[in-house]
Amino acid sequence: MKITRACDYTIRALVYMAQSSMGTAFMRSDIAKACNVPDSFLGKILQSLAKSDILVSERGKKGGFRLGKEPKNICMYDVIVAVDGPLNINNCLDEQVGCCYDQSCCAHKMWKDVQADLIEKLKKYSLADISEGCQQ
Amino acid sequence: MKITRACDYTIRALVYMAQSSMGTAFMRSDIAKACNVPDSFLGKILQSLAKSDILVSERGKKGGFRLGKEPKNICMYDVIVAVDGPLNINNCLDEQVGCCYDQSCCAHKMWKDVQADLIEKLKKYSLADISEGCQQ
DNA sequence: TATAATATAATTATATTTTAATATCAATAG
DNA sequence: CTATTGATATTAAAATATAATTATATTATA
Repeated sequence: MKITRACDYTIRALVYMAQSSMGTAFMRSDIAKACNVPDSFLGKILQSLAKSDILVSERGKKGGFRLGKEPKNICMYDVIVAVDGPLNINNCLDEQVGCCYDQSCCAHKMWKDVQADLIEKLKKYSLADISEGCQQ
Repeated sequence: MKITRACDYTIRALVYMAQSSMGTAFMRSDIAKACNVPDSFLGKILQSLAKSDILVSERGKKGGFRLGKEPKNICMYDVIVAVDGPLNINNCLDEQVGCCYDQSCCAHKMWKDVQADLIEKLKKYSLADISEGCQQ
C-alpha cells in the first residue's frame, strides 16, 4: 500500500467541495487554486473520482464537478481506492500478482488479517466526519 | 507507509532462522540461498535487524547471525520498523516532515487514529505466530 | 465558438532494489 | 606473534520501478 500525495490532494478537494451545499458545481481550476493543488494533476484526480461516482462531471460552459453523494455517504476507503487504486498493504495480497513465493506465504494470513481491519476502519470514516472536524 | 520487498525478504529470513533452535548461528550466504534473497541485499537487511537487537551478529571465522530474542518476543511491528523505517501511513504523520498544509490537517486526526490501530495490530503478531503457521 | 471536461502521452522527480567494491574484525594455522 | 582466511560492516553507485507533474490534443455542451 502507498497512500500517495494524490490522495492528500483529493481529500483537500473533497473537503472544499463538501463545505458548500450539495449540488454546487466547481470548476477544476477553482478547486486547484483554492486547495493549492497542481491544476493538471487535479484533472486526473477528479476524473478518477468521477469514474467511481464520488463526483459527477459535466462538460462545456457551465460545466464542472459536483459531489455525487452526500458527504456522509462517501467513505475514505472508497476515496483511497478511487485515486490510488486497490489497497494492498503487501504485494502478497494483490490478486493480480499473487503470492508466488511459497515460504513467504507464512505471512499471508497475517497480512490478510491486518488489511481487513484497516479497510474496515477506513470504511467507517466519511467525508462528512473529516469536513466537520475542519473549521473554516 | 510502504511495506517493501525488503520486508518480505526479512520475514522469510526470520522464519527460516526461527525453525532452528534458539542460538543457532547462520551465515548470510546460507540464508540468502535458502530463502532466495539477493545475498548482498540481505546483508543490509540483516544489519538493520542487528541494529534493532532483533538479531545478534558476530564477525570473523565462525561468525554469523543469531536471533537476539525468542521468536515469541519478536513482533512484526518492530521488524517492519527495523527494515523499512518509521511506519507512517501518510506523510502528514511523519514528525520530521510535519503537516505543512493547514487545510489537509482536517484529515490528520483520522490518519492518526487509523495508524494507531494498525500499529497495535502489528504489535500483536510475533515471529512465533508466523513461523508456527508455516509447515516445513 | 468559447469553455470546460476527457484522454493520453511525455517528462521529471523520487524511491526502491540490486550490485559491487572495500573496510573491518575474529579465529587459527604456522 | 603474525599472516591468512572467512566472515560481517560500510559505502557508493547503478539499475529499475513508481510517483508526480506537465503538456497536448480531443470531445461535449451552452
